[in-house]
Amino acid sequence: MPKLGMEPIRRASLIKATISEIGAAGSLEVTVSRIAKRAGMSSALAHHYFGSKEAMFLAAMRHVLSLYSAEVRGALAAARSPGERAQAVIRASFTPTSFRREVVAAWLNFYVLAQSQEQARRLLTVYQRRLTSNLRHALRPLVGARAETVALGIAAMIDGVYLHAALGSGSTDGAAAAAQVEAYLDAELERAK
Amino acid sequence: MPKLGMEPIRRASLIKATISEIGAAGSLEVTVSRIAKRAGMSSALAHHYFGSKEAMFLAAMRHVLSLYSAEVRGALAAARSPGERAQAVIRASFTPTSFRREVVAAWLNFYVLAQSQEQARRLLTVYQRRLTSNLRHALRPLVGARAETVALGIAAMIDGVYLHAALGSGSTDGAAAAAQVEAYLDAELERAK
Amino acid sequence: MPKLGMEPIRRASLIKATISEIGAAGSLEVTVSRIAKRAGMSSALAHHYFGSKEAMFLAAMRHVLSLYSAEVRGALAAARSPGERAQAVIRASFTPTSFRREVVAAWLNFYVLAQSQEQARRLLTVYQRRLTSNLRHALRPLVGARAETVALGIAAMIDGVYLHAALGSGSTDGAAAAAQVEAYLDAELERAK
Amino acid sequence: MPKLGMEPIRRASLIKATISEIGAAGSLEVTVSRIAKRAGMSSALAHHYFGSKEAMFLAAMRHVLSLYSAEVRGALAAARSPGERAQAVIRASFTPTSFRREVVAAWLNFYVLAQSQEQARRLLTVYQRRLTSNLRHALRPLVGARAETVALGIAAMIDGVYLHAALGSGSTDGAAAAAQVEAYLDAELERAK
DNA sequence: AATGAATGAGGATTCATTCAT
DNA sequence: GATGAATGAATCCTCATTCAT
Repeated sequence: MPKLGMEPIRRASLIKATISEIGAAGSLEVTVSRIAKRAGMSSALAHHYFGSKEAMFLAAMRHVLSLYSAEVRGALAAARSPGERAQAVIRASFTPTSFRREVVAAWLNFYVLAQSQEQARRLLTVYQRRLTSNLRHALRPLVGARAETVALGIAAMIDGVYLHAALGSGSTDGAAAAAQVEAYLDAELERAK
Repeated sequence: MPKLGMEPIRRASLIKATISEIGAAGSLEVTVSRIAKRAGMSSALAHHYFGSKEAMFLAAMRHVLSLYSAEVRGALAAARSPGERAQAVIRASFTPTSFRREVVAAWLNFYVLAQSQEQARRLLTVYQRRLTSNLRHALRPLVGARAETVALGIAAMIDGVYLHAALGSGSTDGAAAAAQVEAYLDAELERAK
Repeated sequence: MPKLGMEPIRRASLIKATISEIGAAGSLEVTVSRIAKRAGMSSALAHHYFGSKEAMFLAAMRHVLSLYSAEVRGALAAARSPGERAQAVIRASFTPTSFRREVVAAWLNFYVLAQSQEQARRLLTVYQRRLTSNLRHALRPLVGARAETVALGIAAMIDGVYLHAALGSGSTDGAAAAAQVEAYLDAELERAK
Repeated sequence: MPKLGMEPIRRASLIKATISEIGAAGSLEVTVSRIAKRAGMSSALAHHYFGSKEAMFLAAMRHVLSLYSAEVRGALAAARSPGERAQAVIRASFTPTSFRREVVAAWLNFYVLAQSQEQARRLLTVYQRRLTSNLRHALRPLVGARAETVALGIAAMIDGVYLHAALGSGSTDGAAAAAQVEAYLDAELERAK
């Protein structure tokens, strides 16, 4: 029963299913058929909407990245001081929106995808640049010349915590993860005092 | 021109080729044929020696991990103080042995492999535990109760830097990478003084 | 030129081709590709419909066995006396439906398949039980307590004649084959008189 | 430690191993490597002795067939009357020499081999001819003109019992099997009286 | 819009067989 | 005599993708 305006719904279902499948498989070796089945449609239709498996992966990446960006933007908007801004970026990174087993696994795989897919690499690079930029701006008034180094360090630690979460079999505790990164931030702030 | 005692030679060639091939492809989707060809033999022989592609991947992982372990062990042996020990672990992580484009790419893919391969997960878990343990012991006399948090933070940052290096198109500058992580160590040490 | 509702047609083609191919090769070492080609399709499609070579073999077995069963059922329905019933079972076994070079060869191979395939073994066991049961019921009023032995003997002889037919290079003459088995039946009936 | 005069020992080991492997696998799809390993040598040596897998199969067949022939010859030599001679052939067929699970399974597979291997077919044909001939000669004085039919019937039943034994999961009881076939013989003798 | 039908391309794995030692 | 080394050729099976309906 084909309906009008199904396209956005179908696409969203497919994107969600893509992330779930990648998360479940723990790798990009998921078939279009499985994704389509999870999304409740035929693989032919999935191709109709996205053209290729690659395009589906990219769309899923964009989705994950944009959710994360929105989270960060929201947190930054509520921050009232440089210190809060830095904290906001860190905490937004470990919100259940992104810091969920499934998404973490997908995230890791997107890094892998970026190894061979120029567009994926670009997407990830943009996200990283934005993240570091946000951190740098927040840190400048706090640690001065060390801002660059600290921003890069925090960015690296965030991704490292994701990596470890992907490996860990324990629950992904966002608060603990955030605290872990904030420890670095605190150390630098303390030192700068 | 068959010779005797080829097994260790062939296995070593295959392991090296596996790492190179994964590094070049940026993913685990490399064929046994390609690996074998790069190692100068038929895919049948590769199977003869390893039994399966999976086993080859695992052997390659073990190789990378053991090279890294040796590097760390060596660096620790030369350290004369807790501070030097912590520094040794960090610097050993960014030695050209492990911190080379090819190996970094393989490393990332081993994390992916660990998502679906129990043995790979175990291997990686062991490596992480050892790394954190080394850091904790070195840090305890320096930062006391904060040792656990700082050890985990540094471990995460090390892997995060690897992740970023895997993405980066620039050269993988080990010294800069190590300095990046040492910045966190220094901040904590300063604070603890 | 894809059409709808091809599945039953394709499956039937494949089953037929499987039997032919096994018959022609005289062994189960036939490739899915050859079977598929004979059935006029790609091997991928064959896998699509049956999932595996094993499943195709099993389906072919079921087909042969069910054709045979139908033949026996039909013959039994027309029989008017115990004697005719016993005769019916024997003659139905050598009708061109089953007693054709190709099918005889496949039959033999299904016995081999049953050595390593539990489901195949079950299929064959069921067929044998049914055959013996039919014979026993028909024989009871005729030879009394000897019914069991005679039923088993006739069943064995039927399969033995098949085996010899599989070997023979001569034509498979159903009437002669049936007569051969009926000789035993007659001897027992004569004796029981 | 190569020794002189090893050839016949090696060959015998290989033949025995071939039969065992075929019996264990329930099919001809056994590898030369497995056979060689069971015989305690390398597959290369197996090839050295037999030249090919096919030749090994043939040798195994000849071995089985000649053991059986010897058994029949021995039994016939001890028989004192036509009746005893017919009985001897039947009983010799179900002696543990041939009527063992392993050998029965191999036997069945030799019939399959005969479908595609001219030499195997010839071997089996010769054995059948000899068997029928023995039976015919023994039966002539007992059932006159019916000798041909009865001989063929008994021969078929013998092979049929083997076939059923190959399928059966129960123990292969030689005495019961022989009795089964003798039932037919008895019926014909009774009738001829 | 939606899907069943269909396939080409490819990949892991197995194996009989050969050969140098 | 004996074997480890080595491979070409197969074979099953999977999958992204296309197409007619």
